[in-house]
Amino acid sequence: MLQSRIEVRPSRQLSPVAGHQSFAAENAAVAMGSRVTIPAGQTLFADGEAAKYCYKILSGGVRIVKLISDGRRQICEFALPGDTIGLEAGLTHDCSAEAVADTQVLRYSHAEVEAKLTHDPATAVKVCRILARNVEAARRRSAYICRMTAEEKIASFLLDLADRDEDDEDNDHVCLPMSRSDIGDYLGLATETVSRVLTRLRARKVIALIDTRDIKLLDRDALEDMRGGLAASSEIH
Amino acid sequence: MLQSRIEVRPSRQLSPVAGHQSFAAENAAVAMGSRVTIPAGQTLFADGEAAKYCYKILSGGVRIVKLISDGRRQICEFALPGDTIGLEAGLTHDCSAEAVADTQVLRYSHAEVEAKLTHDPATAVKVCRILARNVEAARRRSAYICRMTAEEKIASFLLDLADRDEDDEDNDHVCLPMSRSDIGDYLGLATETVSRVLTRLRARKVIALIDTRDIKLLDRDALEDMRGGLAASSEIH
DNA sequence: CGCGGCCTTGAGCAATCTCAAATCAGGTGG
DNA sequence: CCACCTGATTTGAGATTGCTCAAGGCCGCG
Repeated sequence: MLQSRIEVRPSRQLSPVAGHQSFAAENAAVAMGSRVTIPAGQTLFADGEAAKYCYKILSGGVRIVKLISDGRRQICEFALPGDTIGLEAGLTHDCSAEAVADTQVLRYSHAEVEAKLTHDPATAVKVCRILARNVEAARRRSAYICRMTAEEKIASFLLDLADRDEDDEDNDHVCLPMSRSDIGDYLGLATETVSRVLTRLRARKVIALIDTRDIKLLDRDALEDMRGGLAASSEIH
Repeated sequence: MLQSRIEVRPSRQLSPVAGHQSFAAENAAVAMGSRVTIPAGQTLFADGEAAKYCYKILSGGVRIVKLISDGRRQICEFALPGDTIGLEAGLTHDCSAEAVADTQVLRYSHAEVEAKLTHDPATAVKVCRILARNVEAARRRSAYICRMTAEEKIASFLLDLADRDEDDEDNDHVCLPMSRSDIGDYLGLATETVSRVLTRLRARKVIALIDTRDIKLLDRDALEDMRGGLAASSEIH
Protein backbone atom coordinates (compact mmCIF):
# COMPACT_ATOMS: atom_id res chain seq x y z
CA MET A 1 0.00 0.00 0.00
CA LEU A 2 2.50 2.49 1.18
CA GLN A 3 5.08 1.17 -1.16
CA SER A 4 2.87 1.40 -4.16
CA ARG A 5 2.26 5.14 -3.90
CA ILE A 6 5.46 6.58 -2.63
CA GLU A 7 8.58 6.04 -4.58
CA VAL A 8 10.46 3.86 -2.23
CA ARG A 9 13.85 3.01 -3.40
CA PRO A 10 16.75 1.51 -1.57
CA SER A 11 18.74 4.25 0.07
CA ARG A 12 21.71 3.75 -2.15
CA GLN A 13 19.75 5.04 -5.10
CA LEU A 14 18.35 7.97 -3.21
CA SER A 15 21.72 9.27 -2.27
CA PRO A 16 23.12 11.69 -4.80
CA VAL A 17 26.68 11.36 -3.63
CA ALA A 18 28.72 8.57 -5.06
CA GLY A 19 30.97 6.65 -2.76
CA HIS A 20 29.13 7.53 0.41
CA GLN A 21 25.83 5.81 -0.05
CA SER A 22 23.90 3.50 2.10
CA PHE A 23 25.20 4.02 5.56
CA ALA A 24 22.23 2.27 6.97
CA ALA A 25 22.74 -1.02 5.25
CA GLU A 26 26.37 -1.25 4.28
CA ASN A 27 27.59 -3.41 7.05
CA ALA A 28 25.18 -5.78 8.69
CA ALA A 29 27.67 -7.28 11.09
CA VAL A 30 28.34 -4.25 13.21
CA ALA A 31 28.44 -4.55 16.95
CA MET A 32 25.84 -2.68 18.96
CA GLY A 33 26.51 0.91 19.75
CA SER A 34 29.16 1.53 17.18
CA ARG A 35 29.99 5.12 16.45
CA VAL A 36 29.37 6.26 12.89
CA THR A 37 29.81 9.60 11.17
CA ILE A 38 27.31 10.55 8.51
CA PRO A 39 28.00 13.38 6.08
CA ALA A 40 25.42 16.12 5.51
CA GLY A 41 22.66 15.10 3.16
CA GLN A 42 23.19 11.38 3.64
CA THR A 43 20.32 9.04 4.29
CA LEU A 44 20.38 7.05 7.52
CA PHE A 45 17.37 5.07 6.50
CA ALA A 46 14.64 5.42 3.90
CA ASP A 47 10.88 5.17 4.09
CA GLY A 48 9.87 1.59 3.46
CA GLU A 49 13.34 0.20 3.96
CA ALA A 50 13.76 -2.78 6.28
CA ALA A 51 14.50 -1.54 9.78
CA LYS A 52 18.05 -2.64 10.49
CA TYR A 53 19.28 0.00 12.88
CA CYS A 54 18.24 2.67 15.24
CA TYR A 55 20.47 5.59 16.07
CA LYS A 56 21.28 7.83 18.94
CA ILE A 57 22.44 11.24 17.79
CA LEU A 58 25.72 12.49 19.24
CA SER A 59 26.28 15.62 17.20
CA GLY A 60 24.83 17.33 14.15
CA GLY A 61 21.19 16.74 13.36
CA VAL A 62 18.82 14.49 11.46
CA ARG A 63 15.54 15.26 9.77
CA ILE A 64 12.75 12.70 9.83
CA VAL A 65 10.96 13.05 6.52
CA LYS A 66 7.80 11.93 4.84
CA LEU A 67 7.47 12.48 1.13
CA ILE A 68 4.30 13.25 -0.75
CA SER A 69 4.13 12.11 -4.33
CA ASP A 70 4.49 15.41 -6.14
CA GLY A 71 7.70 16.45 -4.50
CA ARG A 72 6.29 18.14 -1.45
CA ARG A 73 7.72 16.82 1.73
CA GLN A 74 6.98 17.09 5.38
CA ILE A 75 9.68 17.04 7.98
CA CYS A 76 8.13 15.31 10.96
CA GLU A 77 10.90 15.85 13.41
CA PHE A 78 14.38 17.13 13.84
CA ALA A 79 16.44 14.72 15.91
CA LEU A 80 19.17 16.54 17.77
CA PRO A 81 22.02 15.33 19.95
CA GLY A 82 20.65 13.11 22.68
CA ASP A 83 17.65 11.95 20.66
CA THR A 84 17.14 8.39 19.54
CA ILE A 85 15.49 7.62 16.22
CA GLY A 86 14.27 4.56 14.43
CA LEU A 87 12.94 2.76 17.47
CA GLU A 88 9.37 3.29 16.39
CA ALA A 89 9.88 1.24 13.26
CA GLY A 90 8.24 -2.09 12.82
CA LEU A 91 9.64 -4.35 10.14
CA THR A 92 10.21 -1.38 7.91
CA HIS A 93 10.78 2.29 8.53
CA ASP A 94 7.80 4.55 8.08
CA CYS A 95 9.86 7.66 7.39
CA SER A 96 13.19 8.57 5.96
CA ALA A 97 15.98 9.98 8.08
CA GLU A 98 18.60 12.26 6.56
CA ALA A 99 21.50 14.09 8.14
CA VAL A 100 21.01 17.85 7.90
CA ALA A 101 24.67 18.40 8.66
CA ASP A 102 27.65 16.17 9.31
CA THR A 103 26.35 13.98 12.07
CA GLN A 104 27.80 11.56 14.56
CA VAL A 105 25.59 8.77 15.80
CA LEU A 106 25.67 5.63 17.84
CA ARG A 107 24.19 2.86 15.79
CA TYR A 108 22.28 -0.01 17.34
CA SER A 109 21.07 -3.13 15.66
CA HIS A 110 17.32 -2.99 15.52
CA ALA A 111 16.96 -6.73 15.81
CA GLU A 112 19.08 -6.83 18.91
CA VAL A 113 17.15 -4.04 20.52
CA GLU A 114 13.93 -5.87 19.75
CA ALA A 115 15.31 -9.07 21.16
CA LYS A 116 16.47 -7.33 24.27
CA LEU A 117 13.11 -5.72 24.59
CA THR A 118 11.41 -9.03 25.07
CA HIS A 119 13.85 -10.29 27.65
CA ASP A 120 14.89 -7.30 29.64
CA PRO A 121 12.11 -5.31 31.31
CA ALA A 122 14.43 -2.38 31.99
CA THR A 123 15.07 -1.97 28.29
CA ALA A 124 11.40 -2.31 27.58
CA VAL A 125 10.58 0.51 29.96
CA LYS A 126 13.27 2.67 28.45
CA VAL A 127 11.98 2.08 24.96
CA CYS A 128 8.46 2.80 26.05
CA ARG A 129 9.55 6.11 27.49
CA ILE A 130 11.32 7.13 24.35
CA LEU A 131 8.30 6.21 22.30
CA ALA A 132 5.96 7.98 24.69
CA ARG A 133 8.09 11.08 24.41
CA ASN A 134 7.94 10.80 20.65
CA VAL A 135 4.18 10.69 20.78
CA GLU A 136 4.10 13.69 23.05
CA ALA A 137 6.54 15.59 20.85
CA ALA A 138 4.61 14.81 17.70
CA ARG A 139 1.39 15.98 19.26
CA ARG A 140 2.81 19.14 20.65
CA ARG A 141 4.22 19.90 17.28
CA SER A 142 0.85 19.31 15.63
CA ALA A 143 -0.61 21.79 18.03
CA TYR A 144 1.77 24.53 17.22
CA ILE A 145 1.97 23.87 13.56
CA CYS A 146 -1.60 23.71 12.47
CA ARG A 147 -3.19 26.59 14.21
CA MET A 148 -0.48 29.17 14.31
CA THR A 149 0.62 32.07 12.17
CA ALA A 150 4.03 32.05 10.54
CA GLU A 151 5.44 34.29 13.25
CA GLU A 152 4.12 32.11 16.05
CA LYS A 153 5.54 29.03 14.41
CA ILE A 154 8.99 30.51 14.09
CA ALA A 155 8.91 31.83 17.64
CA SER A 156 7.91 28.42 19.00
CA PHE A 157 10.51 26.74 16.89
CA LEU A 158 13.32 28.96 18.09
CA LEU A 159 12.34 28.60 21.72
CA ASP A 160 12.05 24.86 21.38
CA LEU A 161 15.48 24.61 19.85
CA ALA A 162 16.97 26.89 22.48
CA ASP A 163 15.55 24.70 25.21
CA ARG A 164 16.63 21.49 23.54
CA ASP A 165 20.16 22.56 22.90
CA GLU A 166 22.08 20.40 25.32
CA ASP A 167 25.44 22.01 25.62
CA ASP A 168 24.25 25.55 25.90
CA GLU A 169 23.42 26.77 29.36
CA ASP A 170 22.41 30.36 28.87
CA ASN A 171 19.74 29.26 26.39
CA ASP A 172 19.70 32.48 24.43
CA HIS A 173 21.71 31.12 21.60
CA VAL A 174 20.32 28.83 18.94
CA CYS A 175 22.27 26.92 16.39
CA LEU A 176 20.30 25.83 13.33
CA PRO A 177 21.98 22.87 11.70
CA MET A 178 19.28 22.79 9.03
CA SER A 179 18.51 24.93 6.00
CA ARG A 180 15.67 27.42 5.64
CA SER A 181 13.81 25.06 3.41
CA ASP A 182 14.14 22.32 6.03
CA ILE A 183 12.63 24.68 8.56
CA GLY A 184 9.89 25.51 6.10
CA ASP A 185 9.07 21.88 5.52
CA TYR A 186 9.04 21.32 9.23
CA LEU A 187 6.74 24.23 10.05
CA GLY A 188 4.61 24.06 6.95
CA LEU A 189 5.85 27.34 5.52
CA ALA A 190 7.49 28.35 2.27
CA THR A 191 11.22 28.90 2.46
CA GLU A 192 10.67 32.55 1.62
CA THR A 193 8.25 32.98 4.48
CA VAL A 194 10.75 31.56 6.95
CA SER A 195 13.32 33.96 5.70
CA ARG A 196 10.97 36.92 5.79
CA VAL A 197 9.84 36.24 9.34
CA LEU A 198 13.40 35.92 10.55
CA THR A 199 14.24 39.20 8.87
CA ARG A 200 11.26 40.84 10.51
CA LEU A 201 12.22 39.53 13.93
CA ARG A 202 15.72 40.80 13.43
CA ALA A 203 14.41 44.23 12.42
CA ARG A 204 12.43 44.30 15.65
CA LYS A 205 15.54 43.32 17.57
CA VAL A 206 13.91 40.19 18.93
CA ILE A 207 16.71 38.09 17.52
CA ALA A 208 20.11 38.69 16.01
CA LEU A 209 21.53 36.69 13.14
CA ILE A 210 25.13 36.13 14.05
CA ASP A 211 25.37 34.04 10.95
CA THR A 212 22.78 32.40 8.72
CA ARG A 213 22.64 29.34 10.89
CA ASP A 214 23.42 30.89 14.21
CA ILE A 215 20.85 32.98 16.03
CA LYS A 216 20.91 34.89 19.27
CA LEU A 217 17.67 35.43 21.15
CA LEU A 218 17.69 39.06 22.25
CA ASP A 219 14.18 39.28 23.61
CA ARG A 220 13.01 36.00 24.94
CA ASP A 221 9.86 37.51 26.42
CA ALA A 222 8.74 38.78 23.05
CA LEU A 223 9.17 35.30 21.63
CA GLU A 224 7.26 33.75 24.50
CA ASP A 225 4.44 36.18 23.87
CA MET A 226 4.35 35.22 20.22
CA ARG A 227 4.31 31.55 21.01
CA GLY A 228 0.78 32.12 22.13
CA GLY A 229 0.58 30.15 25.30
CA LEU A 230 1.57 26.67 24.31
CA ALA A 231 4.23 26.08 26.87
CA ALA A 232 7.05 23.67 26.41
CA SER A 233 6.39 20.26 27.84
CA SER A 234 8.04 19.22 31.01
CA GLU A 235 9.77 15.91 31.09
CA ILE A 236 7.89 12.65 31.01
CA HIS A 237 8.17 10.14 33.85
CA MET B 1 -5.61 -1.62 9.95
CA LEU B 2 -4.93 -1.97 13.61
CA GLN B 3 -4.28 -5.61 14.16
CA SER B 4 -2.83 -6.63 17.47
CA ARG B 5 -4.36 -4.49 20.13
CA ILE B 6 -3.65 -4.40 23.75
CA GLU B 7 -5.58 -6.99 25.65
CA VAL B 8 -3.98 -6.36 28.97
CA ARG B 9 -6.51 -8.54 30.58
CA PRO B 10 -9.57 -10.30 29.24
CA SER B 11 -12.44 -7.87 29.32
CA ARG B 12 -14.97 -8.83 31.87
CA GLN B 13 -18.50 -7.70 31.49
CA LEU B 14 -18.88 -5.65 34.60
CA SER B 15 -21.52 -3.58 36.27
CA PRO B 16 -22.87 -0.65 34.25
CA VAL B 17 -20.79 1.62 36.47
CA ALA B 18 -21.67 4.85 38.09
CA GLY B 19 -23.41 8.07 37.24
CA HIS B 20 -22.35 10.63 34.70
CA GLN B 21 -19.83 12.92 36.30
CA SER B 22 -16.07 12.95 36.52
CA PHE B 23 -15.48 9.69 34.78
CA ALA B 24 -11.76 9.86 34.89
CA ALA B 25 -11.24 10.08 38.59
CA GLU B 26 -14.40 9.01 40.29
CA ASN B 27 -13.40 5.61 41.48
CA ALA B 28 -9.81 4.74 42.00
CA ALA B 29 -10.48 1.21 43.07
CA VAL B 30 -11.96 -0.12 39.87
CA ALA B 31 -10.80 -3.42 38.56
CA MET B 32 -8.83 -3.43 35.34
CA GLY B 33 -10.71 -3.60 32.12
CA SER B 34 -14.04 -2.40 33.37
CA ARG B 35 -16.56 -1.25 30.81
CA VAL B 36 -17.61 2.37 31.07
CA THR B 37 -19.98 4.50 29.03
CA ILE B 38 -19.09 8.12 28.53
CA PRO B 39 -21.66 10.63 27.27
CA ALA B 40 -20.85 12.96 24.41
CA GLY B 41 -18.78 15.94 25.44
CA GLN B 42 -17.49 14.32 28.63
CA THR B 43 -13.82 14.43 29.49
CA LEU B 44 -11.99 11.15 29.93
CA PHE B 45 -8.88 12.85 31.15
CA ALA B 46 -7.53 16.38 31.09
CA ASP B 47 -4.19 17.83 30.08
CA GLY B 48 -1.94 17.90 33.11
CA GLU B 49 -4.12 15.58 35.16
CA ALA B 50 -2.47 12.67 36.94
CA ALA B 51 -2.55 9.64 34.67
CA LYS B 52 -4.88 7.18 36.37
CA TYR B 53 -6.34 5.26 33.50
CA CYS B 54 -5.91 4.36 29.93
CA TYR B 55 -8.82 3.41 27.72
CA LYS B 56 -9.63 1.14 24.88
CA ILE B 57 -12.44 2.49 22.74
CA LEU B 58 -15.30 0.10 22.04
CA SER B 59 -17.78 2.40 20.33
CA GLY B 60 -18.24 6.09 19.65
CA GLY B 61 -15.13 8.24 19.44
CA VAL B 62 -12.74 10.35 21.43
CA ARG B 63 -10.82 13.46 20.48
CA ILE B 64 -7.32 13.98 21.83
CA VAL B 65 -6.96 17.72 22.33
CA LYS B 66 -4.30 20.26 23.04
CA LEU B 67 -5.37 23.75 23.97
CA ILE B 68 -3.57 26.94 23.10
CA SER B 69 -4.01 29.83 25.46
CA ASP B 70 -6.32 32.08 23.50
CA GLY B 71 -9.01 29.54 22.87
CA ARG B 72 -7.61 27.96 19.79
CA ARG B 73 -7.31 24.25 20.04
CA GLN B 74 -5.70 21.47 18.12
CA ILE B 75 -7.17 18.02 17.92
CA CYS B 76 -4.20 15.70 17.74
CA GLU B 77 -6.04 12.51 17.10
CA PHE B 78 -9.42 10.93 16.86
CA ALA B 79 -9.47 7.64 18.70
CA LEU B 80 -12.00 5.28 17.20
CA PRO B 81 -13.22 1.84 18.21
CA GLY B 82 -10.23 -0.46 18.59
CA ASP B 83 -7.81 2.30 19.53
CA THR B 84 -6.18 2.58 22.91
CA ILE B 85 -5.46 5.98 24.42
CA GLY B 86 -3.63 7.30 27.45
CA LEU B 87 -0.80 4.79 27.36
CA GLU B 88 1.68 7.40 26.28
CA ALA B 89 1.19 9.38 29.47
CA GLY B 90 3.91 9.63 32.04
CA LEU B 91 2.88 10.76 35.48
CA THR B 92 0.43 13.18 33.98
CA HIS B 93 -1.48 13.32 30.73
CA ASP B 94 -0.09 15.59 28.07
CA CYS B 95 -3.40 16.09 26.29
CA SER B 96 -7.06 16.08 27.09
CA ALA B 97 -9.39 13.36 25.86
CA GLU B 98 -13.06 14.10 25.28
CA ALA B 99 -15.84 11.93 23.93
CA VAL B 100 -17.15 13.32 20.64
CA ALA B 101 -20.24 11.16 20.94
CA ASP B 102 -21.57 8.72 23.46
CA THR B 103 -18.69 6.37 23.84
CA GLN B 104 -18.09 2.98 25.35
CA VAL B 105 -14.62 2.17 26.61
CA LEU B 106 -12.70 -0.40 28.52
CA ARG B 107 -10.85 1.31 31.30
CA TYR B 108 -7.51 0.09 32.58
CA SER B 109 -5.64 1.26 35.60
CA HIS B 110 -2.57 3.08 34.38
CA ALA B 111 -0.53 2.09 37.42
CA GLU B 112 -1.30 -1.57 36.92
CA VAL B 113 -0.40 -1.42 33.26
CA GLU B 114 2.88 0.24 34.16
CA ALA B 115 3.58 -2.33 36.81
CA LYS B 116 2.81 -5.13 34.44
CA LEU B 117 5.02 -3.51 31.86
CA THR B 118 8.07 -3.96 34.02
CA HIS B 119 7.38 -7.59 34.81
CA ASP B 120 5.82 -9.03 31.73
CA PRO B 121 7.78 -8.75 28.52
CA ALA B 122 4.78 -9.68 26.42
CA THR B 123 2.88 -6.70 27.74
CA ALA B 124 5.88 -4.49 27.21
CA VAL B 125 6.07 -5.49 23.58
CA LYS B 126 2.38 -4.86 23.11
CA VAL B 127 2.63 -1.44 24.66
CA CYS B 128 5.62 -0.61 22.53
CA ARG B 129 3.69 -1.52 19.44
CA ILE B 130 0.79 0.66 20.35
CA LEU B 131 3.12 3.53 21.07
CA ALA B 132 5.03 2.96 17.86
CA ARG B 133 1.78 3.03 15.97
CA ASN B 134 0.88 6.27 17.68
CA VAL B 135 4.14 7.79 16.58
CA GLU B 136 3.58 6.63 13.05
CA ALA B 137 0.02 7.92 13.05
CA ALA B 138 1.03 11.30 14.41
CA ARG B 139 3.73 11.65 11.80
CA ARG B 140 1.57 10.62 8.95
CA ARG B 141 -1.00 13.11 10.08
CA SER B 142 1.60 15.85 10.21
CA ALA B 143 2.50 15.07 6.67
CA TYR B 144 -0.96 15.39 5.34
CA ILE B 145 -1.94 18.31 7.45
CA CYS B 146 0.85 20.77 6.98
CA ARG B 147 1.45 20.73 3.31
CA MET B 148 -1.94 20.10 1.89
CA THR B 149 -4.76 22.20 0.59
CA ALA B 150 -8.13 22.12 2.28
CA GLU B 151 -9.48 19.75 -0.33
CA GLU B 152 -6.57 17.36 0.02
CA LYS B 153 -6.94 17.35 3.77
CA ILE B 154 -10.60 16.50 3.64
CA ALA B 155 -10.03 13.82 1.04
CA SER B 156 -7.30 12.22 3.14
CA PHE B 157 -9.42 12.47 6.20
CA LEU B 158 -12.40 10.78 4.63
CA LEU B 159 -10.31 7.98 3.17
CA ASP B 160 -8.55 7.43 6.47
CA LEU B 161 -11.82 7.19 8.30
CA ALA B 162 -13.26 4.86 5.71
CA ASP B 163 -10.27 2.57 6.06
CA ARG B 164 -10.31 2.70 9.84
CA ASP B 165 -13.96 1.98 10.21
CA GLU B 166 -13.94 -1.48 11.66
CA ASP B 167 -17.39 -2.81 11.13
CA ASP B 168 -17.83 -1.59 7.63
CA GLU B 169 -16.64 -3.88 4.92
CA ASP B 170 -17.50 -2.09 1.73
CA ASN B 171 -15.47 0.91 2.88
CA ASP B 172 -17.40 3.44 0.88
CA HIS B 173 -19.39 4.64 3.79
CA VAL B 174 -18.02 6.94 6.46
CA CYS B 175 -19.63 7.82 9.72
CA LEU B 176 -18.41 11.03 11.31
CA PRO B 177 -19.04 10.93 15.04
CA MET B 178 -17.54 14.41 15.41
CA SER B 179 -18.74 17.90 14.55
CA ARG B 180 -17.53 20.10 11.71
CA SER B 181 -15.57 22.22 14.09
CA ASP B 182 -13.88 19.12 15.50
CA ILE B 183 -12.86 18.20 11.98
CA GLY B 184 -11.62 21.73 11.44
CA ASP B 185 -9.53 21.67 14.57
CA TYR B 186 -8.13 18.33 13.55
CA LEU B 187 -7.20 19.36 10.03
CA GLY B 188 -6.24 22.93 10.79
CA LEU B 189 -9.16 24.44 8.91
CA ALA B 190 -11.98 26.79 9.83
CA THR B 191 -15.34 25.15 10.37
CA GLU B 192 -16.69 27.05 7.39
CA THR B 193 -13.97 25.73 5.16
CA VAL B 194 -14.74 22.15 6.12
CA SER B 195 -18.33 22.73 5.29
CA ARG B 196 -17.55 24.43 2.01
CA VAL B 197 -15.24 21.68 0.84
CA LEU B 198 -17.77 19.00 1.67
CA THR B 199 -20.39 20.93 -0.24
CA ARG B 200 -18.07 21.24 -3.20
CA LEU B 201 -17.28 17.53 -3.17
CA ARG B 202 -20.94 16.76 -3.04
CA ALA B 203 -21.61 19.09 -5.97
CA ARG B 204 -18.98 17.18 -7.93
CA LYS B 205 -20.62 13.92 -6.94
CA VAL B 206 -17.49 12.65 -5.27
CA ILE B 207 -19.39 12.10 -2.06
CA ALA B 208 -23.00 12.06 -0.97
CA LEU B 209 -24.20 13.42 2.33
CA ILE B 210 -26.74 10.92 3.50
CA ASP B 211 -26.97 12.95 6.63
CA THR B 212 -24.76 15.61 8.18
CA ARG B 213 -22.66 13.02 9.91
CA ASP B 214 -23.00 10.23 7.47
CA ILE B 215 -21.14 10.29 4.19
CA LYS B 216 -21.04 7.97 1.23
CA LEU B 217 -17.96 7.89 -0.94
CA LEU B 218 -19.20 7.86 -4.52
CA ASP B 219 -15.91 8.29 -6.31
CA ARG B 220 -13.09 6.80 -4.34
CA ASP B 221 -10.63 7.28 -7.17
CA ALA B 222 -11.25 11.00 -7.22
CA LEU B 223 -10.55 11.15 -3.50
CA GLU B 224 -7.38 9.12 -3.90
CA ASP B 225 -6.24 11.52 -6.57
CA MET B 226 -6.87 14.47 -4.30
CA ARG B 227 -5.01 12.87 -1.48
CA GLY B 228 -1.94 13.56 -3.49
CA GLY B 229 0.00 10.41 -3.05
CA LEU B 230 0.34 9.99 0.67
CA ALA B 231 -1.02 6.52 1.02
CA ALA B 232 -2.36 5.03 4.16
CA SER B 233 0.16 3.16 6.19
CA SER B 234 0.12 -0.56 6.28
CA GLU B 235 0.29 -2.26 9.61
CA ILE B 236 3.37 -2.19 11.75
CA HIS B 237 5.11 -5.44 12.77
C1' DC C 1 -43.79 27.32 18.68
C1' DG C 2 -39.61 29.35 20.02
C1' DC C 3 -34.86 28.52 21.39
C1' DG C 4 -30.11 27.03 20.96
C1' DG C 5 -26.78 24.30 18.51
C1' DC C 6 -24.88 23.05 14.42
C1' DC C 7 -24.28 23.62 9.69
C1' DT C 8 -24.24 26.12 5.33
C1' DT C 9 -23.55 30.06 2.37
C1' DG C 10 -21.83 34.69 1.01
C1' DA C 11 -18.53 38.65 0.64
C1' DG C 12 -14.37 40.88 1.60
C1' DC C 13 -9.82 40.60 3.43
C1' DA C 14 -5.35 39.15 5.03
C1' DA C 15 -1.72 35.97 5.40
C1' DT C 16 0.96 33.26 2.87
C1' DC C 17 2.34 31.26 -1.47
C1' DT C 18 4.39 31.54 -6.10
C1' DC C 19 7.29 33.35 -9.33
C1' DA C 20 11.25 36.08 -10.27
C1' DA C 21 15.45 38.34 -9.44
C1' DA C 22 19.25 40.02 -6.69
C1' DT C 23 22.62 38.89 -3.15
C1' DC C 24 25.53 36.08 -0.47
C1' DA C 25 28.61 32.11 0.93
C1' DG C 26 31.47 28.41 0.17
C1' DG C 27 34.25 25.62 -2.67
C1' DT C 28 37.20 25.03 -6.94
C1' DG C 29 40.53 25.78 -10.27
C1' DG C 30 43.67 28.85 -12.38
C1' DC D 1 44.80 35.35 -4.16
C1' DC D 2 41.14 35.90 -7.26
C1' DA D 3 37.47 34.80 -10.64
C1' DC D 4 33.91 31.74 -11.08
C1' DC D 5 30.26 28.54 -10.19
C1' DT D 6 26.64 26.55 -7.51
C1' DG D 7 23.43 26.46 -4.09
C1' DA D 8 21.29 28.93 -0.28
C1' DT D 9 19.20 33.07 1.31
C1' DT D 10 16.95 37.31 0.96
C1' DT D 11 13.84 40.54 -1.09
C1' DG D 12 10.01 42.13 -4.05
C1' DA D 13 5.37 42.02 -6.31
C1' DG D 14 1.25 39.92 -7.52
C1' DA D 15 -1.93 35.88 -7.06
C1' DT D 16 -4.58 32.97 -4.19
C1' DT D 17 -6.20 30.15 -0.53
C1' DG D 18 -8.52 30.03 3.40
C1' DC D 19 -10.06 33.07 7.31
C1' DT D 20 -13.25 36.34 9.48
C1' DC D 21 -17.47 38.32 9.97
C1' DA D 22 -22.25 38.03 9.12
C1' DA D 23 -26.60 36.06 8.05
C1' DG D 24 -29.77 32.44 7.15
C1' DG D 25 -31.35 27.46 7.40
C1' DC D 26 -32.07 23.03 9.72
C1' DC D 27 -33.21 20.16 13.60
C1' DG D 28 -34.07 18.41 18.09
C1' DC D 29 -36.13 19.69 22.32
C1' DG D 30 -38.70 21.84 25.97
